[in-house]
Amino acid sequence: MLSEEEIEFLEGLQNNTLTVDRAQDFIVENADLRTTFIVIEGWAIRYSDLSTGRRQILSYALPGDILGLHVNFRATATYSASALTPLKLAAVDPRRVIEISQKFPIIAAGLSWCTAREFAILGDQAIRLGRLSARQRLAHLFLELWHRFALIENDNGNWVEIPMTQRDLADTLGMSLVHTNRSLKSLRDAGLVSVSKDYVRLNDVKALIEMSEFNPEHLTEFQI
Amino acid sequence: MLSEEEIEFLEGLQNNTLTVDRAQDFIVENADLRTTFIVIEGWAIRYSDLSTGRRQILSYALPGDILGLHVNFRATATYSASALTPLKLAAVDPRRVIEISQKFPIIAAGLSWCTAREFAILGDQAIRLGRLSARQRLAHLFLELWHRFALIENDNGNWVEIPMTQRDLADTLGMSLVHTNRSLKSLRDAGLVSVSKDYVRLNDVKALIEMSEFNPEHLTEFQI
DNA sequence: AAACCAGTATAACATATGTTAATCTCAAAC
DNA sequence: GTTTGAGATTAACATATGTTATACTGGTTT
Repeated sequence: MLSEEEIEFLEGLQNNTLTVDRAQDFIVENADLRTTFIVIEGWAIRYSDLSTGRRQILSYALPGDILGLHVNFRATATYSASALTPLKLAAVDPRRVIEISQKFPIIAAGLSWCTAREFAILGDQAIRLGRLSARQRLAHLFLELWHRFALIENDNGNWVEIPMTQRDLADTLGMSLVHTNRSLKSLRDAGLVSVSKDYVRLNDVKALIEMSEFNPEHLTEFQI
Repeated sequence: MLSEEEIEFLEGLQNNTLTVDRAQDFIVENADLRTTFIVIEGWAIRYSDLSTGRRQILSYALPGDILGLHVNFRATATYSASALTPLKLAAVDPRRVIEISQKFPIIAAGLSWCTAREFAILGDQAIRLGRLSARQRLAHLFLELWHRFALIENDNGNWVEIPMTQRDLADTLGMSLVHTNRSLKSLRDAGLVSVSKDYVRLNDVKALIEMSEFNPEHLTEFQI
């Protein structure tokens, strides 16, 4: 779909890669940010710390996702980001992003699509936090991740990788650790999901979509 | 700051304006969206409807704010938008947005800043919904609106315009109508805010910032 | 001026979720 | 092969928030 020249430029972006250890921050809220990051391998979280160890995870970044796309050449980060798993990133100068998207309209459209998508994902997060019950939040998040993986993997069956701890899940879904555990058990007991180390199996996707009011339309593939 | 030519183009965008009555939708979730809207006058809300009349308001759009900035020429809206007050909008073809931002790098940087800001505002909304108590949510939202108005008005004193009903506030903050009323009373009783029709007075901004863990850094002015 | 209606206010009660604390599991470290 | 510690599980209890219902307020319609 892309021309050779376009692909060459995109690959050129990956010249400057770095690895980040698990639990290590690579974007720090309120600090200077002059870099755009593309996730190549692993999971990252965007989050914000509140007082006394309280934390809100805002979103997950998976391979192919971009962090800091709208950094001008000087900006202050409005969130922190850290590696949930060992992470491989490409670090790109935001001026190069602009330059490339001006040269290649299709890439520009792709970036625009990325932005709209990230926006939709964060909107879904607000819906979860604002209007869903604990069980619904869990189901809704699993469905989001399952749909997102469906777009970057060949066949993921009914399994979703869940590398985060229940503490992380709780901080994502705005609930306590104990209640997260309770609600997860309740989903298990209802037969809706099966849980094993680092994976969750969605036993009845249709029922999960129904009970959590998930809208798959928010996560569709890029098309121009 | 901008050249004459730049200003001329920006004003050209306002050729195609429209007015929207209170409570009327102009973007409908899951429907086709081919237009970018700039708010010229009034308030809009972005929201999503759930089953049985439940609703989550995602954000407020004030004069100068842009909706649907990252619509490619064909897209499906992932949220609805409607007029909270009588509204005046500029409707812009997203292709023109791209064209103009390619011609004028400063405008492109401004749009990029708009996007980052909208993102930060939605992140703050997630923090409110996920990790703040009812009283904190109210205070935090008032502070957000107060700071945003401070950037577009000369002097707004300690007053914030609040054209929304308590039903709207409840749907913004993910709480019930009754509890919204209760918590608002509690803020009043504590002397932190004074409420009169369509306005709230922030009696002690510093205390409100402290008690709601508001971060003013997320809402700074555009600078290049 | 009576009737109406959207919005606000308050009370009484129900429940989902938070808190504290104790135990259990299992893989990594020594 | 013990020890250790992070993570998961469960119980008992506390509380913030939701629900239902009723009344109040003030502007608009007739």
